[in-house]
Amino acid sequence: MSGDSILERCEAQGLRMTGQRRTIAQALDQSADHPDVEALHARAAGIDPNISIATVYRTVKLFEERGILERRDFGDGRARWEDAERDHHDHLIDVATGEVIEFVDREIEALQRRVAERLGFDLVGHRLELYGRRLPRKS
Amino acid sequence: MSGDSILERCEAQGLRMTGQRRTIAQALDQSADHPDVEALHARAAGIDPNISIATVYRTVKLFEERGILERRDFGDGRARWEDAERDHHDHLIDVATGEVIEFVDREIEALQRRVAERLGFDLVGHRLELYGRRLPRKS
DNA sequence: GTATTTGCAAAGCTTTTGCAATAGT
DNA sequence: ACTATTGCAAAAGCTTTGCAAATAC
Repeated sequence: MSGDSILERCEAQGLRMTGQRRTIAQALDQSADHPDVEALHARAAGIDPNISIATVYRTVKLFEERGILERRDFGDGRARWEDAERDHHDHLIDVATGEVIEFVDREIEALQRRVAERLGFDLVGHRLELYGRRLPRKS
Repeated sequence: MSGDSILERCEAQGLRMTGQRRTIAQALDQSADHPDVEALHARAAGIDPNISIATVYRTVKLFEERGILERRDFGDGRARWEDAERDHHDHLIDVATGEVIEFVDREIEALQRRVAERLGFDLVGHRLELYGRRLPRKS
């Protein structure tokens, strides 16, 4: 299941596959970043120019409810979307350029779980964003 | 400086202290949580009912620019505000109730810095939120 | 054939802003 | 007195939604 495309996961879930949903799924499958709805609409419109932005909003919401997409929010007032089946990772945002770098750190993940337990909670999710400034490459 | 009230920090910064700003500062000094603008406006209106919500928006923005307040965003589409001079902490959100618990973990903080450095960045800020479900109290 | 989905435009929500009136220093 | 700030209402930016027309199954 993890290697399936978004399109395949839609079909596996028995979603009614309209042309628009196919187009949006395809645009998402071709995306390796974290597009907002406007960017996703632009990419989808590159495949089928007749697609409406309202449909993109409705579709990402549907895909989120079905666990196909995950909503991200980097604090700039609009939601970003990414494939929920991609390996888990956190984000480092370059404050100078807005560039988003993905990373994973098993140690931080484990610590988060321990902190939650210490507070009497079972960890069901987390959000970690680092904001940094690029260091001069030494040498 | 750390022990100063928000009102005192406003004065120390030479801000023009209007009645409204005093009222909002006072409402903030009396708050130990993370109010959104609507809640803050309600608290300020309890002190001076003539205060407008536009002024609250302008004031929290001003206080943020002056380093007096910090903006938080817990993913529900509106900003929350808290005193920037309070000791640094992260947040754990109870997914069942929305309750927000503050915590600090020196080890996680240190690890974040190391992760950023490994990626070639100087860490200038971070956001960590844990989402959890309360465990049954044993016994 | 029927229920779901789409496109459009209107509306919802939080936040910002233009402008004349008000108030701080 | 002079300039910054306020209140109001209008507008902006992202997102949702009512409804008639179109489409998947």
